[in-house]
Amino acid sequence: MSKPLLVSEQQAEASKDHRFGKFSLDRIDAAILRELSKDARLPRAELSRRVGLSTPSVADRVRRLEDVGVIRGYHADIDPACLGYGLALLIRARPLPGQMQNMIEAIRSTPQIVSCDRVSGEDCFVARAHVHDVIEMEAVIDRIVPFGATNSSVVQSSPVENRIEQLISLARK
Amino acid sequence: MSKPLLVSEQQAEASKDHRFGKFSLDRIDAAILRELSKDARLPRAELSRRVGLSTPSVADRVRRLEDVGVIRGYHADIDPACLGYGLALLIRARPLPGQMQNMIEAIRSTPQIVSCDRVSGEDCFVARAHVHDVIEMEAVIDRIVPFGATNSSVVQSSPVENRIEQLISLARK
DNA sequence: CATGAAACTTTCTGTTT
DNA sequence: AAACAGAAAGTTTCATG
Repeated sequence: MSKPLLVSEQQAEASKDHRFGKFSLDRIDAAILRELSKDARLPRAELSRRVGLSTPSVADRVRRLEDVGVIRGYHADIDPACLGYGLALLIRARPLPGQMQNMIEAIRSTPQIVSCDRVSGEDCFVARAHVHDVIEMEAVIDRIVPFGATNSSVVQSSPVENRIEQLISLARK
Repeated sequence: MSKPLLVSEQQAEASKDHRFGKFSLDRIDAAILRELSKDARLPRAELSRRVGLSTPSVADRVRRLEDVGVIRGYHADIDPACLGYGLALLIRARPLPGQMQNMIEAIRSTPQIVSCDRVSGEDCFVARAHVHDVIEMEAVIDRIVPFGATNSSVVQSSPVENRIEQLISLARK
């Protein structure tokens, strides 16, 4: 049978669920992250009620989460369709030999491309673009085409959308 | 030479840059969207200074943008790497005949998958997942595999990240 | 759309455990 | 070191013009 824990050890055990390199997250931090990922403008007062802590304590924790980089920022979620962008595209691209930098430059300088990942495997890049119509779709693709092979798809629906809060409960280490 | 505009016509001309189905956006709305997509927690007072309007007017406009759906919400941007998720994946998947619904269900019920688009063309789905290690990577892929062909890539870097504010200036109609 | 007053929230200070 | 309570500063909201 194991030796009983001191009160301070019990508290440490209960509060520090996860340890990372420079910081640790407990279940209250997790609750804060869940709430703020759902609503970034939630007032500190209401947030403190939900996580069961005083307002200054919650404010301190949020500041710390920002400082260590867990919270990278707060962004309004804009609907491109409401701005007239009727088509969302996924563009996979593979640069020709020696055209890697030119392709990256073409992708970066195309404002309709809102995100792009470089990935392992056959396709080098997977980019997401929003365009008003097929005319603009062609114009976007034609900016990439000179530098390699591309494969464009139109987004028909999104079965899962922006669900990062699911990760918070699963976090470990 | 064209007939001079009435004051009311001039104002309409100057303020209604874009017309959509049910609403119109002028350059001040665009400026508000740009600011809030960069920082959702920007105080209305500071926002009103930046767009050159009084605080109540800006508050009204923001409320309207929320009501018509241009602003879908406000979210904290959480860094999965800081939660211990060392690997980001893009998983392309194509269901076997008759397995479409099962594959959608498998994707929806996998919490490591944070977003998924159904697209035209050869691959039906493109999903994004965050996992702690290759063990968890295999577990995620194995949830999809029974229902079709998959092609997984590891995200190595992201040349373009979350750049939706670029769309605001280009919006038209 | 702007001004000014009231209500609320955030932040700061000091204090406690 | 972390959390709390109260006071001060700022912001949002609501009335009115």
